[in-house]
Amino acid sequence: MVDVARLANVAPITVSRALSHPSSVAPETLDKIHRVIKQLGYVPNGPAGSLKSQKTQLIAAVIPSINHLFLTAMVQGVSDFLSPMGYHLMLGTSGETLEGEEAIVRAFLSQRPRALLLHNTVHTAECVSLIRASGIPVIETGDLCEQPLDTAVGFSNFDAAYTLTRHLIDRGYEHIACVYARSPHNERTQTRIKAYRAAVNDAGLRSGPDLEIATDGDVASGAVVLRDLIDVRSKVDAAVFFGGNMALGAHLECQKMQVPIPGRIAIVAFEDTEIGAMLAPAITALRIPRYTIGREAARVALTRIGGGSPAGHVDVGFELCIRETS
Amino acid sequence: MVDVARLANVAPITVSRALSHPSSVAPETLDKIHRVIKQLGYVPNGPAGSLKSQKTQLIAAVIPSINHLFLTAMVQGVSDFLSPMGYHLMLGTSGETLEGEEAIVRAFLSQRPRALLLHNTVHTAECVSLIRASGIPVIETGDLCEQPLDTAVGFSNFDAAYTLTRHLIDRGYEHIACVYARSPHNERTQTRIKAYRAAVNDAGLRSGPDLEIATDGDVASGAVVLRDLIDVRSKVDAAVFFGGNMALGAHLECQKMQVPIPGRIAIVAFEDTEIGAMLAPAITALRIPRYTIGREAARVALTRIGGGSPAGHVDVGFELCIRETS
DNA sequence: CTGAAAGCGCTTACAG
DNA sequence: CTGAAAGCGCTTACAG
Repeated sequence: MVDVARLANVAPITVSRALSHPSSVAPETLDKIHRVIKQLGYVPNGPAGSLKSQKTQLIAAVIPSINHLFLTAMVQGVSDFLSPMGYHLMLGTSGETLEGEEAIVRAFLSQRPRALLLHNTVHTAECVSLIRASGIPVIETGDLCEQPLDTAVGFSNFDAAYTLTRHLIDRGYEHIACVYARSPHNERTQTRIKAYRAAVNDAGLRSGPDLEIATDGDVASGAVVLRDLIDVRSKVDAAVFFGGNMALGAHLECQKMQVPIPGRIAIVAFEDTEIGAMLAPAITALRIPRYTIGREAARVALTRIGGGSPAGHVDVGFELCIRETS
Repeated sequence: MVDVARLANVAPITVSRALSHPSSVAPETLDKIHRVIKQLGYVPNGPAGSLKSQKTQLIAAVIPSINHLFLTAMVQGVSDFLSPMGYHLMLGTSGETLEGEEAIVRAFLSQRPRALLLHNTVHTAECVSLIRASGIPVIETGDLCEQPLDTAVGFSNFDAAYTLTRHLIDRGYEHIACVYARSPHNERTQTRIKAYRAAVNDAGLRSGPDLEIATDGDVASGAVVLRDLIDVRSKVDAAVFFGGNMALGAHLECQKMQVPIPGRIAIVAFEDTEIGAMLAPAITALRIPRYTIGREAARVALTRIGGGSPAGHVDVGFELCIRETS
């Protein structure tokens, strides 16, 4: 910047202004400075500027895993909103554990991000106090929890899972199983299971451990579970899959076993997938506006940075897409 | 840091050393400092430290889109390798255009990342000169190009596409179409198409514009293309899909139309998917070690930061998984 | 093993 | 509209 200033015959502070508040610099001066910048290939040192202003251009986001289409749709929304506003996304994963989250939050906070996005609503006490001490806004996107640290953006996992289960009940199914991806620290899954139980019990139907099946979240696991439902737990006439990929595996297994859907067993998935909608029969699922969650989370974050007050929560809702498997 | 130093009765520089080079500090001093740090909830200011040392902890990665399972598997590999080493991932998207890449690279460079990962091997001249001027290592992961800026990590798109096409030829198919996602600036797709043509021509078969079909990359597009191949270009007896999701759509459409695979038409996909492998018949596809590409790219980046010389290129290879659709 | 001084490249706050 | 001075919170380089 000193070099630019010298060549442009101005003080360094004028170069700084030309970059940050161009309207306060005379047009000819601005022009001269920009020419010199181009000529020299000058790229401002962001961290140096941040030091005095105490304002970085970083937004930190922590998600359970990057390798997951539903999460990355959300991250895309975050990124698309932030980039044009001059902010940069720092992305990390918690590995789906509270300790992992705390570790990455601690590491990220030392970079002084302007806001923190967490796809999780349960945190270690230490993590909470770190965040509180940092003073930056936090947006939680995993679930619309009762008491967000600051602002929650998303949908209600309870309402969504209740709606999905209730749909099966309304269609007259009486022995409804729920299948979920094993993940001890995933509060969102726990919430969905509670909603499933509530819906079943509210309707006077039976719930029980034999109707709640933990497995891995992949396509192959869904296939294995489906076979078990047909061969062993043969009273089950409907299954709700809390994780879209498992439902795909169950669907494919039904075709292989020539088990009619929904004649022999109905299938519904928590998350809609392009493939699930194209299979025959097409899978009934919840459409969740993941991209919107990311975009709105980023929008709320920038509003909070700009001095806006916490929104409490922003509900993007969900939509039940009734198709052919129920 | 000054507060910590005062409470611990040491000079600030000793606190700095306790954090950065603990082995050069007396154990009792270290202990005392760590107690005060905990008591005060002190979190070091990373950007401030970076200013004097000229060393941030940031690694920047630019990918075409975040919302893509094949890319995010790679990013997961990058992230998993970087985090334990104390580096942070700054992630951005180019939107699949060279101008978008240049813009995000420029913005990222102002944050002074230690290395740059680009999932692309073609750049604007301005982008190249920006990168060169920055002096940081660049790892290109899109393709094993001839002349990487620094080091390329990945596989040869040409070899992979040639192998896939050659496989159909070896099986005796004679009218082979190729289907690709329209994306004018995607050099990787162009390379794959060239390889397809080379394989077909090398075998004395016919290539031509009527056998090369541009479409969108999603499942639905694959279905539309498949119907066109059966109804209109009815001589075609095999199709190679440069994009895994399109092949899934084509497969599902065959089932709906009761078109036998590979009896009436063979299908192969460039990228393997869990679903594709489970469909009946299972889709022949290339297994590409995406996660490994990310991990190795991160490893090479840190090696280069540490003073290692450019590796030229690191070939992770690919594997043809012959299944039932060919 | 510990410390005093200087400085990284910007921006703030004040002055004109 | 422009500038001189001070300082953000660390680390380097030197000294002991």
